[in-house]
Amino acid sequence: MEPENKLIYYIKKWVNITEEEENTVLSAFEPTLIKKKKDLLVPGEVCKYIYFITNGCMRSYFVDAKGVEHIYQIRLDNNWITDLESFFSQRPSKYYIEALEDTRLLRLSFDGLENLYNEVPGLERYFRILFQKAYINALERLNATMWESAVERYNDLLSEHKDIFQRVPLVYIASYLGITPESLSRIRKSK
Amino acid sequence: MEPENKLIYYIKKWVNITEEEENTVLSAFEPTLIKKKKDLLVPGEVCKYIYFITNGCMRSYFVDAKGVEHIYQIRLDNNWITDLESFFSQRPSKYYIEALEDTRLLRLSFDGLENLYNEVPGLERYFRILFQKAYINALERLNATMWESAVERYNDLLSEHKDIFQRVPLVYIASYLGITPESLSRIRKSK
DNA sequence: CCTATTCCTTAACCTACATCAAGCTCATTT
DNA sequence: AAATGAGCTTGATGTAGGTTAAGGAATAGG
Repeated sequence: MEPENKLIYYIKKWVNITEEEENTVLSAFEPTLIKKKKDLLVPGEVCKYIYFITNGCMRSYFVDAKGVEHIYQIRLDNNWITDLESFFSQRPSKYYIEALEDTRLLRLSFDGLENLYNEVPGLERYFRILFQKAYINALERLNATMWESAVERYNDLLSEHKDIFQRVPLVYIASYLGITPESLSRIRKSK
Repeated sequence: MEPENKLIYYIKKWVNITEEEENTVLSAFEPTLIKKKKDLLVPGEVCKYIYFITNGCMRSYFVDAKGVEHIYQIRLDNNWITDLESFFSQRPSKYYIEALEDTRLLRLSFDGLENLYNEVPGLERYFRILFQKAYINALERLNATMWESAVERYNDLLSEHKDIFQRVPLVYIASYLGITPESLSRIRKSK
C-alpha cells in the first residue's frame, strides 16, 4: 500500500469521509524524510507539525536537570507523533523528538490541521476518537507504572509490542519502562 | 451560577455554540444526585454515562488481586468523570467510581452523546479539545510518576490542587500520588 | 454521652530497584 | 587490521519507599 493510502486507511477505520474529502486531507499533508539520529524537534522550539509515521521509528524524550534522558514515547509505523502540548498551544516545547531509524513521515502544520477540521468535519471526529484512545492508553500506562512491578511492565510490553524489541535498543526500552538498562538486563536474564 | 449554566460556561470557553444549540445540549443531560460513599459504577458493570460534576467530589479506583485499592482519579466541581474505556466501548468496566461527598452531577448517556455530536458539531470539537488536554495531562502525570520522587509529586499536587487537601482524606491522596499513607505522613512531617 | 469507626502518625525493619564500576561483544570508522 | 564506541551484562553496594505493627485523635452513630 502507498504511504498516503495508509493514512486514509487508518482514518477510515474510524470515520467515513468522501473521496473528495480524502483528496483534501491528502493534499494538506507534506511527505518528509528524516535520517536516523536526527531530531524533528528540540527543546525551546515550537512544535509546528503533527506527524504520521508511514515507515520507521521515532522516540520522544526529555532531559532532566542532571542531564539524564527520559523517554516517554516510542512510536513505530502507522502511528502519530508530535509534542501535543507545544503543538496545541504553539509554545516552546520541553521535548526532543528523534528518529531511531531512517523514517518516512507525513507532516501537517497547525494551521493546516485547523483548516482541515473546518473543511472535513469527519476529521474532527477522527482526532476526537484518536485523543480519546490515547488518553485511555496513557491512564493504563500510568496505572501500570504506579502499581505494577518492573517485571510485570516488561511482560506487558513484550506481549503487546514485541516488534519494539526487534527494532529499538534495550537502553531506550528500559527508559520507556521507567527503569535502568541494568535492571532491564537482569529482568531478561531471569527468563 | 446555576449548575446547568456552569456546564455551558465551560463548553463556551472552548467552542462557540448558538443559543438554540445550548438548549439542545442542556436537554440531553439529566441532573443526578449521589450520596457520599455511594458508587456510580462498580466493576463488571458497563459505564452507561459520562458525568459532569457541578458540585462535590468523586474518585475512581480499582482493586488489585491482593484487595488493595488504587486511586487513579480524584475530581472536584466542574470536571468530567467517567470510565472512558468502558463508556466508549460499552463493555464491562474494571473500575469503581465513588462519591467522596454528597455530589450533584449532570449525566449524559452514550447514545445521548452520539446524538449530540451529530446535532451540535461544536460539541465534537469541545470533546476533541477536552480529550486532547486530558491526554497531555495524563502524559505529564506519567512522566512525574516515572521520574520524580514522592516528595516532588506531593509538592506539585500541593501547588496545583491545594483544594484537594482540604476536601479529600490523606489516604486517598496518598494512593493518587502512588505512595502509601505512611509515606505521605512522613513527607508531610518533614515540612 | 459513650462507643466504634475512620483517619492519621510513628517506629523498626525490609525489598525492589538504582547507582557505581568494570568488562565483554559487535559493528563501524580510520 | 587496529581502534573506537555503541549496546549489553554482571557484581557489589546504597536508598526511597514499602510493610508490619501499634497507638492516638477526631468524628459519627446509637
